[in-house]
Amino acid sequence: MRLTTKGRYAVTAMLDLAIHYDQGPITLADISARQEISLSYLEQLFSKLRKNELVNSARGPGGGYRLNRPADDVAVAEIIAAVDETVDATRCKHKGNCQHAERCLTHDLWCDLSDQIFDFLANISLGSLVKKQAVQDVARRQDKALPINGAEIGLKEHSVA
Amino acid sequence: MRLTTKGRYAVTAMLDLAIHYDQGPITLADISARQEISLSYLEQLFSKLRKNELVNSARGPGGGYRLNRPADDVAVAEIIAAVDETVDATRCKHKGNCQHAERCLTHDLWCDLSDQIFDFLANISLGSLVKKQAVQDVARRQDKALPINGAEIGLKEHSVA
DNA sequence: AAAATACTTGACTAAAACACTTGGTTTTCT
DNA sequence: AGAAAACCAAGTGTTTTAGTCAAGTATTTT
Repeated sequence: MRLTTKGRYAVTAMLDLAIHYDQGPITLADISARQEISLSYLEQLFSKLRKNELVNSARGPGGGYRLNRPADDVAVAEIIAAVDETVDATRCKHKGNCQHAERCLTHDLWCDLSDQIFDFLANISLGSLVKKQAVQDVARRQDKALPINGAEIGLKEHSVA
Repeated sequence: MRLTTKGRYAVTAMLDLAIHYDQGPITLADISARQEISLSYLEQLFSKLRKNELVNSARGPGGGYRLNRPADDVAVAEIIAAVDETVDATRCKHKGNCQHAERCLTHDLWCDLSDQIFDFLANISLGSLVKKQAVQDVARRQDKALPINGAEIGLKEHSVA
């Protein structure tokens, strides 16, 4: 089983997108600054997220990324799967050929555990996370620390009128 | 989060011990043959298992390892912890200092997941695994493939009378 | 006492995975 | 035109994994 910063970063970035959904396309530079994830690493992750149709993108100035679906319809398990992390605790990928052609002594145990973990993450949506008070608190703290883009976006919106 | 062959091997070896409990001390050579785990790697693992008082050992010919407690009282979670694997999915080890001194956006999510995994593994004992039909089937297959030591132990027990 | 067997310890290592970095290209807005 | 952003492909240093190897210590049998 493997659940490392790659999967965590992907979920964090997607949550950042969900939280700032009303601000239009969000640039990776913004996410990088708020969540402290290397920009080029984010690019790699978002390439996969886009291929899995979890986000859509707009190029050029004013561009960025947006959720492709309502936050309530995006499960954490999907995000982790999209960046190629598996939540599988078996060595045989559920195939049951862990010892020669047969299953090893603990095959079923790891299968059960994997299923348990997957179910947990499949039943948590980005939307449900956004609604949590603790998440809102952290988001507010992060926005306070980096109010650069709120101002810029405000300017841009006024310039239309 | 990290759950690799180290933890899996440790649990598998302990389960082997539980299954062959009635045969007296089990040598690592036997476990190595049955479970196909390198002998010196097993030595490393059992060193830790012994320090955590999950097994006890007997030296000299006829020696080996035994469970230190009834199989029903040994949780899988303990075994994994004993070989230094953590089931913790957070980057901050539950401390909440994932972003500077504060918690990151997804801190609570990983905490909840970690707790879920831990609970699952803490509530599964070696004893409950031994009782499973699938485990018994695999064990019988393994014993059939390597009947060497059953014979030796039989001889030794007769020589006492 | 000697030999056989079993456990202990610590150093070492090849390969893989991780977490990026570098250096671009392309598209779009102003 | 120029800047801002997404997009893409390789490369890279570090850490972890999953062991191996070598030498030694302890115990029991004969």
